[in-house]
Amino acid sequence: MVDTCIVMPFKESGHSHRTCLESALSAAEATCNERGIKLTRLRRLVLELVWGSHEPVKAYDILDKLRGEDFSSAPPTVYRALDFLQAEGMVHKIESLNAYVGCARPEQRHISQFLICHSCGSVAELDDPEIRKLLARKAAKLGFHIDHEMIEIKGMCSSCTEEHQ
Amino acid sequence: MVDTCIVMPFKESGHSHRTCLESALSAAEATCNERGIKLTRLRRLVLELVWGSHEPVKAYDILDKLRGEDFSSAPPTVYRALDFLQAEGMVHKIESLNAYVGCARPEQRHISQFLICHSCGSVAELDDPEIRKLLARKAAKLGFHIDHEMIEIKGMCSSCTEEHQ
DNA sequence: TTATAAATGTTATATTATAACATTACATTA
DNA sequence: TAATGTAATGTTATAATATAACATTTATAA
Repeated sequence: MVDTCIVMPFKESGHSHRTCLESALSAAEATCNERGIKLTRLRRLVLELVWGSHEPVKAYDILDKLRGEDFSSAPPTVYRALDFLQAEGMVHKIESLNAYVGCARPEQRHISQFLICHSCGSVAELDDPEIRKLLARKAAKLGFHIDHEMIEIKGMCSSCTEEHQ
Repeated sequence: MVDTCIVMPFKESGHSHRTCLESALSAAEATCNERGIKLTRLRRLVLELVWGSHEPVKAYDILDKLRGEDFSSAPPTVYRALDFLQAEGMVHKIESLNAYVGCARPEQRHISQFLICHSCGSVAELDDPEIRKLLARKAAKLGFHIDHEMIEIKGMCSSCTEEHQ
């Protein structure tokens, strides 16, 4: 059995989101230090807001939450921070939702497969080598050279399935 | 070797787009007849405009092209037609581009995997059972029940790869 | 300390999409 | 065929998402 790598599982019942958030922030700090780039106060704040939940967060919702803080709440403020965070692997964009989720493992570049529960809205992230290899093989057969993969799978997570019988 | 189903290949060199378009339109007609729904003049026109090329087409570009015709060129006109065509499997939306491509096989519901060449902009569509099964297996292992899959793979197609050495 | 680059602010606008209600076309059947 | 209901389209307004372009501030390096 090949290792299915679960980068971020669906939120479990005993989940301490405070711990989860703190560990994401320290992973981001560490990664920035290692790369010689800066997690400025704005970027850190945006990252915290993205990590507010395990559900994808919209750019303009982040913007609204910036209003309380002493930052400009004009769109470029948040889009620039999101661009930085995306480029450094600290958040991922869910294209089918125009929304953003935090990534627990920015230090290690990876390919993501997202599972999105349209009942509770939460998202799990996989980095499954079997999926990656199969897609690479299929693409290669057509002479196609892959740069970037977007895999977003919508459905119902196990706990929502149980609730709805 | 399992059958990789290529719903739409990358445009080949001898490609007759006229034939390609005509066959797409008759497939759409046939499918509508079978389903007892109507391919109105507007819907047919939008479908033709989407099939103008093998590159994804933007809603507002379609709208511009409607200006010459005797239809309203307000956004709802094109979005409604696109919604209908999507619901009936005659076009697919490429989420990562906010753009639409025609589907050659509307009569048969399927799951798509898109390969998108960011050099020439053209798109190929697969419906690969191995990919489908692998994702289903991976999801099932997490107790996740799949409703819809979005798979969009960006890279360089074989002919562009050759051109760029 | 000054020059430079990086980050953020600001203003304006582009792009993508939908809501809500009005009108027209089409199909059914009394 | 007139009346009725439904589907399709028109119309107006606006929401939601994102970027361009230039100004200012902050951090860094020389």
